[in-house]
Amino acid sequence: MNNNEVENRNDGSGGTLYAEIIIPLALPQTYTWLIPSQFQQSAKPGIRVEVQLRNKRYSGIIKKLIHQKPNDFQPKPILNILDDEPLLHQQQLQLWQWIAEYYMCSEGEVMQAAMPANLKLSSETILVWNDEHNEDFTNLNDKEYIVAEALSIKKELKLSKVQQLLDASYVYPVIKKLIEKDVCHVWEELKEKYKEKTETYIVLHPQYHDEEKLAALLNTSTRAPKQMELLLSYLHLIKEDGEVTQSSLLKKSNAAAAQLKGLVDKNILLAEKRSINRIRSLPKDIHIDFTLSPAQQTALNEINDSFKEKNVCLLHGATASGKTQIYIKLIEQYIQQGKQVLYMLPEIALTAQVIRRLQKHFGGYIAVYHSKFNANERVEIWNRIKNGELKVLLGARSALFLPFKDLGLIIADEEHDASYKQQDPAPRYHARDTAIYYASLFNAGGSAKVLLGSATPSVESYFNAQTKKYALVELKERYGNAVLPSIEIIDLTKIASKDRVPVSPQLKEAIDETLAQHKQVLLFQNRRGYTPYMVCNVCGWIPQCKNCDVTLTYHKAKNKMICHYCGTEYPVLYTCPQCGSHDFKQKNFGTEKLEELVVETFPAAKVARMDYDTMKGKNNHDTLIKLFEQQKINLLVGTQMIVKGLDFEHVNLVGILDADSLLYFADFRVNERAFQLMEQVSGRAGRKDDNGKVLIQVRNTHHPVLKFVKEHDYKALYDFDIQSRQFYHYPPFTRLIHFSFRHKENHIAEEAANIFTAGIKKDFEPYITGPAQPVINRLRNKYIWDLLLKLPRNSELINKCKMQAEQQIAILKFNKRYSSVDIVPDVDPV
DNA sequence: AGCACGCCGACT
DNA sequence: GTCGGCGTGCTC
Repeated sequence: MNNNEVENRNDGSGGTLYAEIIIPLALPQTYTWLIPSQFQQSAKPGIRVEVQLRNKRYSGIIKKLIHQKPNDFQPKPILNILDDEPLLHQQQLQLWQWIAEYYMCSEGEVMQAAMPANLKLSSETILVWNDEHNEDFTNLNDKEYIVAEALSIKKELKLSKVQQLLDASYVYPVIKKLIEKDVCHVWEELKEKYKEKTETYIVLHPQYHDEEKLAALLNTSTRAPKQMELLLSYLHLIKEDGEVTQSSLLKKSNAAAAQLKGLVDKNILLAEKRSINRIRSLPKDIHIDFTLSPAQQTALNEINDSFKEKNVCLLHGATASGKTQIYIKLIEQYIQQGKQVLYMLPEIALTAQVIRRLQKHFGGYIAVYHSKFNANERVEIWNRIKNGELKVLLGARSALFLPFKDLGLIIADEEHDASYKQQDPAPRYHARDTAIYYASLFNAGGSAKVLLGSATPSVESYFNAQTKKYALVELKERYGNAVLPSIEIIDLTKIASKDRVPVSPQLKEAIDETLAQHKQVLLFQNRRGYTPYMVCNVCGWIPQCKNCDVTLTYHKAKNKMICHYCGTEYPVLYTCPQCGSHDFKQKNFGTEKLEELVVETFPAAKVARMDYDTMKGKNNHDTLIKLFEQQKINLLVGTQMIVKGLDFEHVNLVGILDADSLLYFADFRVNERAFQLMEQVSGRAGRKDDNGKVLIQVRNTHHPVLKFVKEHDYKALYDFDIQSRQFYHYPPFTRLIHFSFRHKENHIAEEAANIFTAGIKKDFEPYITGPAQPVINRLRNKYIWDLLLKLPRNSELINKCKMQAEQQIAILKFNKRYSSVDIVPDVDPV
């Protein structure tokens, strides 16, 4: 059937229907397909359809139906409808559109991030042997022959198999020739990837539900005693459990599969395949086995009161003030109203410990969604959130995309955490800010509510609370008898040069003392690897990455120098390529060297390290935390990974090895970041009855942030920082949009950035900073030029700016000279 | 993201 | 001369 026939037939039946369809690819726009009449009944927004795009087939999502024929092209018909009902509710489609517009990306990119992999399908090319072809391969060349021979045996070959046979990724010319020579044809197969999990259940044939017949059966058959034994254990099991799976029956009766097969063959027992849930369901009970302290109860009441007037509330609670217990009480309320709750945490804080704790309280009401789940499990969670069966979802930022049906509350715990912002790839969304928009789409009861929680709120959120845009609830006292740790500053400049080692004498003494009391120690160093860089002691030459403008870090365990930006590994140099000297000096130290040093200095301690390099394995993180909890480790060295939301009961000492490295970043958020990091690390100390201690090693002892950390005074940090934010026109007083121009030729990237800037200068000149080369001006062989816009908080102006930016990008893409420049917009960058 | 087309260097 | 590398353009 060609397009004209489809159209003619549709014309007779009440107008032609088209649909705007989102494809899970980073395409710049959505495309329109025609809905043939046989599909018109079932085509609805949110339904997946099979469409052809060039040579491939994809599962796209209908964004909206259109009754008007596009005037500049002839849409192609969709090939199939893949779902009986929409895969998402209208709120999710609205959310996708908002993210695409706000964060300047395409809806395809949002879809890519939003949907579980097994709901996004793309076709696989399959070569099908042509039966009419006689096996005369004389007119084929070598490559064609290899494929044809394999095909004549297998009859079908996947594209990947062909690539494997020919040991090449580009195989289309060969396939084209084979088609021309009638050896085969190709077929694009779009396969559903999600598979239901089934389990075989054993049931008694209905005729034996009659007791007499069953008794007769048990009495007669003596010829197969083993089978009778098995039947008896089945009857016993079914009485106890209500239902019996094949595997449990065989296991409990100690019978062989053959005996069961005998009974099934005789039609006494029946084997039934049933689909089951992969996510094991605990009973749907709520167990709240604690009561809130008076301070917590007051906070909870204040939160509830604030939600009567405002949709967003910031809960500022000291570390270990028991925020989680407040969340749990709040979640309980929403479950009882029949509403759904999304509880977001930074990915790294989603440990087995936290999950177990929530499951203890909410059993089968709660599900978890994060990167460790496999593709099929994610689809099941998706569906059970969509139909409202699951009430509480604990997840990282991507959980925001789940198709909640009736969302009542979103909790964004550790709201200050930078990992709520997705960096790469697009959509570069901030999950905290997006959550606030998402909540507003559930307007059945006004709006869903958002609770932001942190011991060290982001300056932006605290500002919104100060200006009454959000409600603010403060929880000052630590839970139980816990006291905030005392903080001591160690002045590194006052240490004799012979003692200038990573662990100062004062810190060493404190560690010895703590270990002697059988308490635990955390040492924090924000650099991984062994030595951050090496220098030739003669000429000063420093090893650098070939692809990036970055010095290489030496990793001792691997005995390699590694670029921390692109990951390239280099052999260790013993000879300076510039002057031929063999004398290299290692500068600075990372966690790897610190660990080595600590093992030497404290031979009795059980030491472990937690950083990107040691946490690569799937369960390494959880395992290490467990070991630490059980005190099988008493000295833990790590990067900021050790900071995230863990209850370390027996930690009495925290050492921050090099605070200067935190205080001197060229970023307007340095103060905030340094405070958050130090305060959060400190929060690990002395969570229970003991009084914890934090030692901060630093050269610049007069940095104001240190004073705030010392006094645990968030408010002072905020007051200090908010002034400079205002003075230098940074958020929360402005909105930032960052554009990055990347190209392998430096001057091409520069020119593109300049043309773009000139294009928006007329209306936005006062807000433009740059374009300029960043400190690291080349990554992965591409030169970078950056442009920063600091726009007034005026949504009309911001939208106008985004529009003009899109226009300038289009102009650059249209110009051949600049069409290959990567232009990366980042709205609200962190 | 694919995938086709077209332009250029290095091989029989 | 041709094979095959990759840069460029397009997808309803």
